[in-house]
Amino acid sequence: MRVSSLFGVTRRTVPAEDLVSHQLLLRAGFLQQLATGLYSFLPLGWRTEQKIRRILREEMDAIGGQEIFMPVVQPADIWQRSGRWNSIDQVLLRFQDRRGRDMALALSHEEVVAGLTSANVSSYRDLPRIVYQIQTKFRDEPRSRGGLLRTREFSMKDAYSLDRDQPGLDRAYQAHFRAYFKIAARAGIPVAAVLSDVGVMGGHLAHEFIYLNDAGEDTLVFCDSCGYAANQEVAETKLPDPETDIEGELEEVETPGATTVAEVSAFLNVEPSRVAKSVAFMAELKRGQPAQMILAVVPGSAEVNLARLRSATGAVDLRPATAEEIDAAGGVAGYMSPHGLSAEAATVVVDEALGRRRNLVTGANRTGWHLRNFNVARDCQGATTTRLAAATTADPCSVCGAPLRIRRGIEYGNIFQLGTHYSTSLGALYDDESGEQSPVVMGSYGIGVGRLFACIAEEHHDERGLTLPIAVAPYQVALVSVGSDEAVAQLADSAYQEMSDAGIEVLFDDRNASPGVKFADADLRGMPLRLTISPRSLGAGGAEFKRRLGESRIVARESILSEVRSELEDLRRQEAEWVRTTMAPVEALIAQTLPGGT
RNA sequence: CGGGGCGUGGUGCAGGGGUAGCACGCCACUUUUGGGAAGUGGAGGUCGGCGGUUCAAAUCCGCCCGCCCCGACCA
Repeated sequence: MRVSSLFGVTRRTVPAEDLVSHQLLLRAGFLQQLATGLYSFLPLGWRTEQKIRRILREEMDAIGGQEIFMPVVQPADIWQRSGRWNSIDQVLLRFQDRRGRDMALALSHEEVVAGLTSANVSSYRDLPRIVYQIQTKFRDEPRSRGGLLRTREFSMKDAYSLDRDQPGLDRAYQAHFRAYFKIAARAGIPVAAVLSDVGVMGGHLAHEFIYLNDAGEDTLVFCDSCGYAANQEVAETKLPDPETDIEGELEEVETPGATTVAEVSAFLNVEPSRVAKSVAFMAELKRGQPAQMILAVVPGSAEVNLARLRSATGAVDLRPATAEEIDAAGGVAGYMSPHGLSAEAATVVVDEALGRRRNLVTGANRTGWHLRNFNVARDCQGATTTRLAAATTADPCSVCGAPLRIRRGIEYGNIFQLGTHYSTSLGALYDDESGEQSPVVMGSYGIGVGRLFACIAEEHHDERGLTLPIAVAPYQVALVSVGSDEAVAQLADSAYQEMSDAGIEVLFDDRNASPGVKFADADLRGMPLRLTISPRSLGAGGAEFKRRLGESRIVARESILSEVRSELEDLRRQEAEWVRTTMAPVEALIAQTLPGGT
């Protein structure tokens, strides 16, 4: 491709976006925004997207996946049969067709796969199978952000495994686990797998694949000692040993002006973890019912884990209570506690760690006062006690007791052991050897293609632009001609022809522009190898070779093609070596963390 | 949905009751060509929308819409 014919311009000015990698994708002419969470891919961006898709296809094919293609627009009845029509809120975009029939834009494809399975699988001989597609998903997110990190319309590689039993599902799950590491490695991003929430649709095992990056939306918990890794939403921590101190008498103590845990613990000289912090939420326990107050009580050193609170209470909608609502329930903001609240006013849920401790400090529900010697079992009867606090670095690992580490990350993929929910509700049954019918055991495995794209850009850029791996760069070579010298133009043209004929992907900057502009654009677009042909390079004997991340050297004009080939080969070898290194520990990780043996 | 910020040529911004401006980009010609060249000439905007105040609104007021960030949410 000649730059003089390329659709899509580069921009010198920096867009008003927060994420640097996204600024670069916009500036380099890879992407253009249509509206919040909706992006067009321009030719360069689309070429990279296609290369990512090729990696996805190769790795899915390698584990026996068969590519299919399912509709985005789907009738409501399959969603009603699976139960998701009612259990999913506005994220599922619904509309009616001209006949007034309820329809939805698919946010994933379990229902359709179950239906396909029902029609195409009838015997254990038809199992196992893996099908996958790369398809548009639409999720009407309350808030898109970070460019391609969270969009409303996006491409997903979604795969579905079909097995007769749990051991079969375990095998498929392992295969995807391995493939997801390989995909990230080939795309050039380091990745970690963490345990994740199985979601409201059941299933019993799920992992997220995380690119560690502070721009990420997810909070992850790691134990460096034993390798435990989990999303903070589900991270287990070791509970303190039950204390056996004598329960002191509950007493009010004056704490003027001390409304935060830090102030109270300093004023009364107690550890923040011994302050029972009460956080008031308003929850809809059933859709459409009036919200009622839930008081979550956690150690002052921790935050409430909303996922846990939601599952502990069954709340479908959860939001912080307003000052008026706290007031109406008889609480006093800043001095809030379960003490003195009626059972009707609020449902109280207490973190289990607090239940094991004795003689805590908590609010007195009276301005300027707190309570000493608060004991959950004695002073908070009727409360539910469960794990409620989000893991912190102060908590010991639940497995080995070592300190935990907390990092931010971007989830580019997740895998779920679904079980038989969808196959049962949509009639995907098979006959076993004895003719007995059972539901097909399903797994579901997703990778956000655009999100993977964003991770790649986030990992591979510098102050001048993108620095893309050869595996995903839109072109392999940026060819730059300098000046209007006839000999330069001739050699550049013939080199372009020769490389193109040899199947090498070249972006030839043939514009009548100054060298600075061409070099800056080449750097911005991030091609791994740059070839410059100029009066100076001709004087030195040929063309200048420069890797995007490397030094330049002169190559004789006769050997341009062979040198390009060997440079590209070397770059591929480096990336392959990186993939090998990255994959080396994965088998041990699978053996250690996944069910089903190897 | 709550909080904050912002909507003015293609891009990035300034202006803030009376002639709509700057930089980059774009077009033409000339001179240039190793890190975002120079000169000359030119094109391009109903100032997000609707309504109001006013002799007069990009500017003041009201409502709405859109975009970004934080939070909520995130199968």
